[in-house]
Amino acid sequence: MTRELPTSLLMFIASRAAGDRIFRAVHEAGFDDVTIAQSRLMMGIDTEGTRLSVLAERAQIAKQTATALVDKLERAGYVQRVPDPSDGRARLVRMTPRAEAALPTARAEEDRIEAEWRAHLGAERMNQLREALTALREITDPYLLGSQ
Amino acid sequence: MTRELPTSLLMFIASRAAGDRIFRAVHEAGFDDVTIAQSRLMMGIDTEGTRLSVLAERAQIAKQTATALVDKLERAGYVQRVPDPSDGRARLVRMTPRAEAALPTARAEEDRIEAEWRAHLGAERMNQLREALTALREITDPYLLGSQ
DNA sequence: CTACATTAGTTCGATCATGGGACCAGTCTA
DNA sequence: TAGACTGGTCCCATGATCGAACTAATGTAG
Repeated sequence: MTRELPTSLLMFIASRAAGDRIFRAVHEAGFDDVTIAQSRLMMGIDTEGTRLSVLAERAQIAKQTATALVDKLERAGYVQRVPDPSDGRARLVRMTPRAEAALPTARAEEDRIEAEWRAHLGAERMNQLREALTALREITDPYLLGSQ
Repeated sequence: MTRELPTSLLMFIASRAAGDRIFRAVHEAGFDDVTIAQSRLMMGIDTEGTRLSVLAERAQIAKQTATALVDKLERAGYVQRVPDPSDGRARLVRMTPRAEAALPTARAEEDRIEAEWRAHLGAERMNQLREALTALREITDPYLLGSQ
């Protein structure tokens, strides 16, 4: 008699599979010098640029870790640090054209996964799934929770 | 205009929140010398004991990584290696009483999360969610996929 | 306007996680 | 029995992670 798998573990399985695929697709497109931790950090960068401390908060890591990741991303030419005009202490982390060039690949793979899942579940169940997951963010997303 | 969050990311958010909570609960119960990677590995151990290579496969890590994790878990008294009677090369990784003592805490927190989610979504949507996630395993779970 | 507290970011140093490559000792097979 | 295969380990290099302490800029109370 096996214990039922927790819902969170079911989510982990699927999200990990998706993450791996996106990561592999980006690698195969030639951007093979980014790691998962680095790309997760990059996902938090807005188009105008984002402060390091905000990136750390979004990725749920310490500032020192974010510093180290940005260092490597900068050396690899994916991001650059520019002064923040509104605060002399701060700097904004911005994507370079190289990082922007990688985005379409990632998005395309995301879309492909999304389509496969929809095909497997059917439109109805897929919509219910997304709807339930979105509702769950209200009590699980630290970013949403922090800003309310 | 923001792009809709991918379904896999929605799953990541919730599963990460749950994982963090379970991890913290176990820590606060006194088992504060286990790391996340180590506990993920432990989750793959069956009651009779499990081979290291199987654990590595389940956790999707290399054998060397599993060796290192088991080393630490063994030193901390959570697991032990016993010879595998059916194969002289192999050894079985088994949980010690200490690890078993931590299980109820983890399960209790899991159940609590599960209950909170059910309360937030309602029974109907929660069931649909679990059902959809379970169906998705058919195309995303490397363990299921490998054994078919 | 000055002194003190706060904040953004960095550096140092320690520990854990991870996997490539090489290796040994059992096991299986032709 | 020889050679292929498999389970596991060791060595080693790299990445990720964070506590603690620090610098520089900003904000604030008096």
